[in-house]
Amino acid sequence: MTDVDWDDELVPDDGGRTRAPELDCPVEVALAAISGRWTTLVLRELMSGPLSFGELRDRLPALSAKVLTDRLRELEARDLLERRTLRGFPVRTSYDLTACGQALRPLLIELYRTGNTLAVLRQDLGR
Amino acid sequence: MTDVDWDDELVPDDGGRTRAPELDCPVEVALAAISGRWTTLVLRELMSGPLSFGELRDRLPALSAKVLTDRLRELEARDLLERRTLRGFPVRTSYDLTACGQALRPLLIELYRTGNTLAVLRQDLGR
DNA sequence: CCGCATCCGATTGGATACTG
DNA sequence: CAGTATCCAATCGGATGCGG
Repeated sequence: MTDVDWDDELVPDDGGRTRAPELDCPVEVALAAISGRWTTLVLRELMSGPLSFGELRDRLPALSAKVLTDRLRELEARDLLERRTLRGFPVRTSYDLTACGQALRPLLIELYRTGNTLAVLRQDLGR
Repeated sequence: MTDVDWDDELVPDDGGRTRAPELDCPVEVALAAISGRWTTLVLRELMSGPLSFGELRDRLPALSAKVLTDRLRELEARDLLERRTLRGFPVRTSYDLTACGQALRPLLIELYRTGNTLAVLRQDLGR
């Protein structure tokens, strides 16, 4: 019995030859990085430079403090951003994307492009 | 008070100027298309041509019938694939990506590429 | 100002057993 | 062969209120 015929474009090397969602598959790594509601929006805001907790809240007013904290901690744990507590009173905190975090920029652009393409194609279908 | 300074690369037009996860934002449209565990794997399998329910189960043995059905129905509802029931006994069903579904190929490739990049960058950090 | 603690309803993924 | 029907534990997102 021959094995599956892999598509070289979709699965260029062994890392993607999985039959289940393995944590070390590159696709799962990327999905994990942007997973969770609001995450891509937080990333978008930080792409142009570091922001404080309050500045992020100002830019995303409907995002609760709890969920924002969750997202920031997740991104920090994945080495996508760095948290810096600046001394003074009141306390200020700076969130800054790492090189890893900046590496997500092309993916965000591709998400936008793909979403637009889907919208256009669906329009052509009459929905 | 001036408004936010949008990054033209990340947010090329009004569709992305959102302060919350709106359903019609292109990024959210694309995220919705690939959302849910196993979804990218199902898409990967279908990218090279139509498959039956059983063929999908063979290729993704750890995926339960329920979740597979869920994913297929979701993708169908989003016009990403077409379901065709072929007469005969036993019944055969064919799942085939639409033009919309095929439009996700570049995104899957970008997910893979980005995931690999993250892995390499983290390796350089010693983790 | 920057969070954390708690609670809670809703959604999710998976296991198991059954049907046209 | 191709699903459906239940059930269930775990996770998630959001609201509210408190603390350093």
